[in-house]
Amino acid sequence: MPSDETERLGFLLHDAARLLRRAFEKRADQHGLSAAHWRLLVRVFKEEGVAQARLAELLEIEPISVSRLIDRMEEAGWIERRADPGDRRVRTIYLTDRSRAIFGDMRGVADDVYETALAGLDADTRRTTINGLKAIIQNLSDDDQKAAANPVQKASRS
Amino acid sequence: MPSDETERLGFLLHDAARLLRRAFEKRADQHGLSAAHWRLLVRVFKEEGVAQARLAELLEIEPISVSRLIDRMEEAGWIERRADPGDRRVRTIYLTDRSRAIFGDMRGVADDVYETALAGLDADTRRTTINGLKAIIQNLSDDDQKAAANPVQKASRS
DNA sequence: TTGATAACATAAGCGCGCTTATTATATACG
DNA sequence: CGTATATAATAAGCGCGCTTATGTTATCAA
Repeated sequence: MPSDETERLGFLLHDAARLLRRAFEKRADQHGLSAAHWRLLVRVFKEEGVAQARLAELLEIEPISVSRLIDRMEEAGWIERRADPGDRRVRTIYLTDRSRAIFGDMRGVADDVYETALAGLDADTRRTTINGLKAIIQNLSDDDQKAAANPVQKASRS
Repeated sequence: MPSDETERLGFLLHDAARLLRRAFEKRADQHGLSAAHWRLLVRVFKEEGVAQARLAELLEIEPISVSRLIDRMEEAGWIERRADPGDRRVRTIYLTDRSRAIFGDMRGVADDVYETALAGLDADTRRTTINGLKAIIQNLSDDDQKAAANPVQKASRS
């Protein structure tokens, strides 16, 4: 039980995430790439031609937020939208030469920032911290699903 | 070295922070209180009559962001601005009866969310994860200062 | 085949952070 | 004293998330 309110989990997670984003963007600024851009780019890199709706699932953000983000990224020349030949509702997303060219650099920037963040921690502490974060994500995702699955009462068999 | 880009520190921290905020706000919605409101309220609770500029320092956000946040919180009746008798530039911040009344409840909500997030982790893992977060914050704050202290070259003596 | 429902993308407008710029007041120096 | 500089708060406008609402296209059932 922490004596200081501001040293509790919520404050720590919020601050750590904010500082890491800030450190990343300071170094990525030379390329004009934001953290949100990078998160999306990583997904498209792994699965080029992915549909926007699928990106929304992967990034766990709302489809409208993906739409807006892609507007800006397309304008900046990071990605391009293409029609899906099999479904006229769908827009598929592809990298541009520009984003392909900087991908390696950006991964290096990310590595550098992570190393700065974890400086002075031994391998064991790093692993435990990473696993702790994964557990938190798992727990809260479960919590989310549970809440969504219980509008009032669960109806499993009809 | 993680094989999956999306299991690296930046993604994990971002996701964990976002999910925790979401879980908090889902439970705090009954009171109409956001996570940002709560963070500010905690500071004012510990130091009532604090000036906006000081709050910006404590929260590590920009004074203009504090100003806007306080606009909304004052409108919602969570806090009130008062003039500083000794300095007419300064606005000091006070809790309202309303926020005093729900403070205990909200602390309970926060406890509940933290417990959900850390479910299944033993005390040792929790401690290590918390300390890992503190170290990350420390490292990145140092990084920040170092960068700020080196505009081009340090001039220490005139 | 038609008519209802579902799924994809986007529009409008808001919260909460930001950068940059402005106004009012204090303070320090000549 | 008066002028320059620093500090407190705020304004304007943007990024990136959200909720709620709309139009278009697919799909499923009658």
